[in-house]
Amino acid sequence: MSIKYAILGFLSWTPMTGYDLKKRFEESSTFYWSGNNNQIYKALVELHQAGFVTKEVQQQESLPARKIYTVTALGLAELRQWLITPPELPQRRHPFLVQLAWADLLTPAELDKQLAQYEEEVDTKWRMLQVQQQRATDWPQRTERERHLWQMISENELAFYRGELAWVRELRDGLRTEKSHS
Amino acid sequence: MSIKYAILGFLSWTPMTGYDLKKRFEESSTFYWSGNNNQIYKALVELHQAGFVTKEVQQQESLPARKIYTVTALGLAELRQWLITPPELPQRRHPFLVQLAWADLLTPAELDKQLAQYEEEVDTKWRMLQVQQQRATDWPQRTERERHLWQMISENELAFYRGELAWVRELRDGLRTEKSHS
DNA sequence: CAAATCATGTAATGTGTTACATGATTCG
DNA sequence: CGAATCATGTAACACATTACATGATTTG
Repeated sequence: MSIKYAILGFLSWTPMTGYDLKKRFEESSTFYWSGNNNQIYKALVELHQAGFVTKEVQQQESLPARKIYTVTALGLAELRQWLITPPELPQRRHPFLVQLAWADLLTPAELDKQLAQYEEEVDTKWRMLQVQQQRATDWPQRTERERHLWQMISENELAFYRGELAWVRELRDGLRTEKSHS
Repeated sequence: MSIKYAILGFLSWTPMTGYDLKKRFEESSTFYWSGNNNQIYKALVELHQAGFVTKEVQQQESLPARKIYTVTALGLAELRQWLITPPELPQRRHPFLVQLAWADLLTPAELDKQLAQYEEEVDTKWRMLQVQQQRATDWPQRTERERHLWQMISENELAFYRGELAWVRELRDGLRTEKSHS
């Protein structure tokens, strides 16, 4: 999917500038784009050309003009249309599994060092997510159902990292046991 | 990471052609690249220029010449070097979660249809993986430890889809219950 | 007889990241 | 007084996918 629908989604809450959107993308890992200017500002231009958003320019002295984008009826229709397109399976890009695939070239100590570091990083990420999602709770959820959906989105992410943590621990245990057997 | 290390990894098992590699990438979801020519053939040229592989050309009548690539000592060293670089966290690109984020714009029926379809797709994918991984077992694992690692890589992937399945079922249940309460 | 397999490669396009550029104002 | 915030944008590059192109041989 392209970033455009995520932008339309945010604008369906309230009008925003590119800069506002950038911050939203940065704080959230659900909206997995890195929050880089290039994509956001380009997408906004295209959404505007397509008539999915309107633009209001606010001049400021000594700062670039703020450009406030508002979603149009057409844009909302486009968003709704996308919402009922068939769900995509998540992309799994898991470079660490690729490393593991050839990790038999490593000594047991080197391998366990990698695993320990992965465990550490997953754990850190999991803790960070919990904090971030506390904060994200005060985003303007409109209905009880929306609040519930957002909570389940959080839960999906947390569960993923919990799963990785359990998996890597099991793997380390397994390797220790095997070694002692041989 | 780039596809180059995955290629070096495969070549560390046995010399192969681009076409062989293409099939490997296609059958496996761990090696998440789509198995498209463009990347593989380009990467092979670069690996060759860098001295990480050697190339043996076998002429065939009425078919393009087979180019058999073999990893060099330098290439193996490069691979080993990469294996001990710090593990990356997996990228999570989960467009369905983005759809859900704005799914309050849908009717309950539309939303449940999307969820049902996602459940279906995850389930199908999970079953397919199980079959594929039966087949992949006869790849040339060299040691007991390597066999164990590959099994845990499989387990990581299966566990992921099991997790998604449990999650989406819980979400559907939750939405049903909420509706009946209001 | 149509489709898959073998085997190479190119072209076009889409998606995504990092770094660069400007420059005033506010906060620690 | 250095760093962060506000606010726009461009340039260069990396990574990925789909489709195009060729053309003989084997399989169902």
